Amino acid sequence: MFESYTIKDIAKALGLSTSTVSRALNGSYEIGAETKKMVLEYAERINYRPNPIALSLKEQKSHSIGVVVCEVANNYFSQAINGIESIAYNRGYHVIISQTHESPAREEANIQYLLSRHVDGLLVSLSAGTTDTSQFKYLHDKGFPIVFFDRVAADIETHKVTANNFKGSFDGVELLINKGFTKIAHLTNSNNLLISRERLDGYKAALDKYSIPFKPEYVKHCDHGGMIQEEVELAVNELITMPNRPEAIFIASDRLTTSCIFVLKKSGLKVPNDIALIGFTNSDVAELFDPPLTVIRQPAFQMGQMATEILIQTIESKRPVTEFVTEQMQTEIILRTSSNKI
Amino acid sequence: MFESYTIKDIAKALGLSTSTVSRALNGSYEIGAETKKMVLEYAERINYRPNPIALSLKEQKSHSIGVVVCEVANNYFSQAINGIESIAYNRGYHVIISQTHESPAREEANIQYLLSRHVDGLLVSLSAGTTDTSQFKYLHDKGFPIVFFDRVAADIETHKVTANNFKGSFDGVELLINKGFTKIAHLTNSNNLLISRERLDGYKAALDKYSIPFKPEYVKHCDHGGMIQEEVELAVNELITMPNRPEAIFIASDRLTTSCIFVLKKSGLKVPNDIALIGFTNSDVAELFDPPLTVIRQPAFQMGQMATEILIQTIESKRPVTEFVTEQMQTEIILRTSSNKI
DNA sequence: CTGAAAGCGCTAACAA
DNA sequence: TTGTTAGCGCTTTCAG
Repeated sequence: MFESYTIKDIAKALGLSTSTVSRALNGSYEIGAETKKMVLEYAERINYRPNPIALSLKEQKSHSIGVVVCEVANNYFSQAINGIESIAYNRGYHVIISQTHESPAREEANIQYLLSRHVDGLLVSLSAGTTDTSQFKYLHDKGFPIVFFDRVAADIETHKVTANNFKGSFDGVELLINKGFTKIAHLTNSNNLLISRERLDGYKAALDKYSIPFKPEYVKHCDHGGMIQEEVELAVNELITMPNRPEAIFIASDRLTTSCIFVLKKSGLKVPNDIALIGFTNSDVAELFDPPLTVIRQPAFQMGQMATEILIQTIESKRPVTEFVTEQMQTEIILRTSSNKI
Repeated sequence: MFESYTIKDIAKALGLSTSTVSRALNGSYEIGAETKKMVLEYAERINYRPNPIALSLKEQKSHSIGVVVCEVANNYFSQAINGIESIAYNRGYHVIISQTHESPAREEANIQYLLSRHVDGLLVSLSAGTTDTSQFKYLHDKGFPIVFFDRVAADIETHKVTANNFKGSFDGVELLINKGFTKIAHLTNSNNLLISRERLDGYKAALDKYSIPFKPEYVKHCDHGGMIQEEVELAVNELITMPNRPEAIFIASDRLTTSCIFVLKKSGLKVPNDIALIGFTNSDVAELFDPPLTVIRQPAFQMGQMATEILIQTIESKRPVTEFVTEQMQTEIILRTSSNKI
């Protein structure tokens, strides 16, 4: 156990009461200038640090925020968490991270855990399996601060930070079309997720703009978002063994993108010669891939920061918050060779 | 603010005293069976959760552990953190992560922050810039629980969890030698780090075994561990523009490995035709690189778990711990094409 | 077997 | 301007 000084130690050493010390430390004005100086100097000298736990107990605030994501070892989320930490740290909050591994049951358990930890607010990106958001609705109705980011709940009116999924998707598919592809498949995450539906809409809209008929059999959902390799393998293999095989695949999720490349590699198909590729991913090494991967990138770090800003503002708001913002940030498309038409 | 039930609510509702309720909840035996049952049932019904903050204040324990790493967005560390979280979570601890970005000043500030947060112990992987470990020595001497992992302090006798860096390195270099290379350069992290020195020793030992003379000019240190791209660029360019250019590079750090490939790609040299490569990295996508990368992989997740186990054991030990363990785990070498002799 | 009361570190209302 | 005191939620002596 590591001892540290308390306000009481200071009071005793200086022959003051604890409240006087407290006031001096907190810069209250109803205090003698020299008393204050004396206290501050002494506190400085012994390197006094207030006990955040005592403060929390007093204020009924834990100064911690809970983060719920599917997986930390995911380019997008690790970057988002970086953004979250950067803001939280500066504002005196610490973050407790929990992972759902795309399971609604774990999601619920994690929320319970975080609440039992008395977090002051929640930063949530839904699991791919979540269909029932009543848990969040309940909390939100009770006035508990929640900000959704990336994978938001469609049916709850609260703060949301998302990327412009429709446009990101539209741009990606349009790029493939402009390269000369018309047989474009779409590999995506669970339809439970709003982002999947938005990206599917973007895909359809781009096809539509160029009068390319939409083929439902070209769309494959992986309900576990690339976590289960077999699922991806099945989906991709269905795609590449079709009689009318697609010439390009547009992939709508970070994890799926790398998983898909693994499957293609295993199948022996060459990218982009046999099949072209473009995918959502925040990988920093997509350029080093064989071939370098054309990607749609989300501003993960900034999204994390933004969501955290909004959450802390909500937590610290004096009056109950009734106006909810939705921030939409732009994606970026990085052209490399995987999307080339040979 | 999100209200939740307290022991007082239960006491009032049941017409008991708070101490009785407390005893019932904690399974104390000096309590009436039916009183106990009544309390437990009621607590269950209202979904009572003890307030961890109050507990912390009482026990003088925060139930949190501080983690100090250079960077979260690093394959090795993100996996290690995963391991850390997995254990901590189950044992009722939460983790506060802080990043040094390889700067000793930030490292010191982070430690101060974590201490002010009253963490119960520290999991530390030193920054590349750290030369002065007196801060840790001081804490350790005071009996504060610290476990170093991966980048350990050579001069402090405390718990340590490392990979077998010497052997990992030796095996990697030996592999290159067996492929037929003799002109093998070594790109590595700051010499401040014990892991760098151990890996350098492994490199030398392998050369020595095959009677290949050691050339100091073949060893390049990047003191910021690949964080500063220019530094890596400089080092790699020096290597590839030497009169007697090396035919292979052995890279001793995760971040440096990818950075180095970026530089080589930019330079136009082909791997492995012009220069072969083998590197320490925990990337999950090294197989997708062009060419697929031969890697030395550390058991990051397990190292994180192990370090956390040891730390929590130390924290919860009744008597002061005076025996310190050093756990050494084995690396794994994964052979792919980047190390081929053409 | 149960209750009253003190105390963990801190702040703030109230007194002086 | 400073001190006294109560209280945040909980555990734990000490009495009863």
